[in-house]
Amino acid sequence: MLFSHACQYAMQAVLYLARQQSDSYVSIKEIAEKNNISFHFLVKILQKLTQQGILISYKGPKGGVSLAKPADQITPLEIVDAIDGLSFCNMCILGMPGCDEHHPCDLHHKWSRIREEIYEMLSEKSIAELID
Amino acid sequence: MLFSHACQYAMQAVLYLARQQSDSYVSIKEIAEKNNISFHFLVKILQKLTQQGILISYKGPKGGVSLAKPADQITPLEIVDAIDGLSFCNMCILGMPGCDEHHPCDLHHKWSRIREEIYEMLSEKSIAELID
DNA sequence: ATTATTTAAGACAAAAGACTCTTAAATCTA
DNA sequence: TAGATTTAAGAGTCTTTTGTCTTAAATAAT
Repeated sequence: MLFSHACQYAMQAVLYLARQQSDSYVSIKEIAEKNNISFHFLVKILQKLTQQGILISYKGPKGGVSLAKPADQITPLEIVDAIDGLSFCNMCILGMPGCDEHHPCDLHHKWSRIREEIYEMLSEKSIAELID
Repeated sequence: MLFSHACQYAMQAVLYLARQQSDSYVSIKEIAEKNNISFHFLVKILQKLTQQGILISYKGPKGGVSLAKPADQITPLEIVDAIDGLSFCNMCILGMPGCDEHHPCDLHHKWSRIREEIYEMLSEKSIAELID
């Protein structure tokens, strides 16, 4: 699996938020229920996104979370970075310790190209473009 | 991370075996030391490959493991299948429950193409071709 | 036969990932 | 002000992955 469950949930939540019409806060409970995600687990994940400046949160009744910036200025890459980190960008697919451009493993070049495509998939389109 | 550590170790071990000139058995201890893999852990992993018919093993002094068939008849895909399984081939990258060709998630099509390239990377070249 | 070497098998432990629960703090409504 | 709602924070649990250890079985060499 490329991304952790936490990371997948984070992306689902942000896509859900971006699909909401109004700019008001959406409760994490609603996001969890509509996306079949464990509520308490999602709370922790979205806290990270809030700390990273991707979401803003508000306590109390009518509180919840919302996107910290317009959906056309957020990419999935930011979310992956916030939750899983971007280490997949420079990790050898065979886990070879010294593998790099100068000492490539047997799958290095092929994997490099695929890795770039994954990076592209995560960065070429904003959340706003993805939900169209 | 796309593949588990166990799966990465398995591929490293098979590539190491394929690089050996002679057809005699190579001890798991040697494979572990030369590839910086925990010996006991590697034993368990290679046992699986033996059970799957990818390796053959022999006990006692001068024993060890060797490829069960010529290296040009083994692909990395078989090894991944034996250790991690091939579920990545039909898993939604966002973990969306109902995601498929008819109900695609927002990254589905892009990910489908990348997934096919990963499949190709693992199946187009045999272990023998990879070590050239 | 005895001993050393090597895989087989399974129990065990440590770490990480995936949740769960409780208490506190903020804020709205009445 | 009191009560209800919602996020914040952190401890706790369960499962999977990773790694270790021990004992048994096979086999070669002496």
